[in-house]
Amino acid sequence: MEHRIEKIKKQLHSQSYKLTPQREATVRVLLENEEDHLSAEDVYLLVKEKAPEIGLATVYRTLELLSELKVVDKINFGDGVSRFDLRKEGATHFHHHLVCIECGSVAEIEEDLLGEVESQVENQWGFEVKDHRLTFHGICKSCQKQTVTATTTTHMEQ
Amino acid sequence: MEHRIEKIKKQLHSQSYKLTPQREATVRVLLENEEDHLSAEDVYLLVKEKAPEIGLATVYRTLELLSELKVVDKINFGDGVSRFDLRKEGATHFHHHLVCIECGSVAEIEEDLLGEVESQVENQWGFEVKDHRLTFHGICKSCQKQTVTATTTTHMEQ
DNA sequence: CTCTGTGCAAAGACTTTGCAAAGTA
DNA sequence: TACTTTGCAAAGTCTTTGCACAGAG
Repeated sequence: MEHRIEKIKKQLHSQSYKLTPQREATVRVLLENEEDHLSAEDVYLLVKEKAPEIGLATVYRTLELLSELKVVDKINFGDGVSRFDLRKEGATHFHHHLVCIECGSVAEIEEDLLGEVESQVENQWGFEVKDHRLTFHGICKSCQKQTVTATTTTHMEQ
Repeated sequence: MEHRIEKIKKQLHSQSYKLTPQREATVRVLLENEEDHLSAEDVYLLVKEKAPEIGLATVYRTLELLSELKVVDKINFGDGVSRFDLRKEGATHFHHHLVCIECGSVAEIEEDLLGEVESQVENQWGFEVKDHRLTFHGICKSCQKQTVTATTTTHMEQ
């Protein structure tokens, strides 16, 4: 944890940015909620617990800065809110997501999965792949169990 | 073209919706710009040429309706605007996109590519895949040619 | 006549920007 | 001092909603 903060601090410094208390608090929230795909608002509320005087604009600015530095990835599951996801240590590619259309849960897949597909795209379409976004929509394990007996009709948008 | 309008008309009727002139104009714009990934605003401006009296709200409502009927897919390339993409005839899966980070162009891939990956997700994670979104970010063919000699530094956000 | 659909304007949600004040090297 | 960062409030952008009116069956 401290080690990852240090690393981010160095990344900031290397571009002449500072790791201010507000930025550090923001990064800590992201580290403590790595699995959660927080929206800017979510981050703001959590950061406020550590640093009550922080402004929402600062959180937005910090998240944007971290995006530029590729410390976090900005993602969008189609609900009109940007979400922010910390890059894993040493991750070479952007991880994938499984969004459950029943309960809205979001799981992550770290495995690459796309290696072959990417070379196919490069060879067949002449497109030089730099990054990707892959999201599966479907029914998660626990909702499958429930749906066997129940006749749920709850759905999520998009 | 007329045949596809007819089909959509039937789909609407089957759910007790009508294909009003405004809705038809909207569908026609989508059909005529199938490759273009139009935003709601784009669609609005184009529909206005055919039906100047239409309101922006109607376009939004129509696009949402068409999304629900799965006539169009709502996508988001991370620029804060929803874009709308007509489903291809008989398409069983959502097609993929190649977004060029130099020039912003968006190309489509109709090939499935993910069949194997999906079964892997189903088997290994117990997640029942219903749909997917796959977007590659990178450099398109024509930008690659240019960048060989030029030292372009133009970038697109996210 | 009844119910659906429309246009307009207003409201809403999310995000960005301007600016003076505060902090840092 | 010179430069970066912050908080607040205001403005911006995209989208949805409320409502009276028009239209189809």
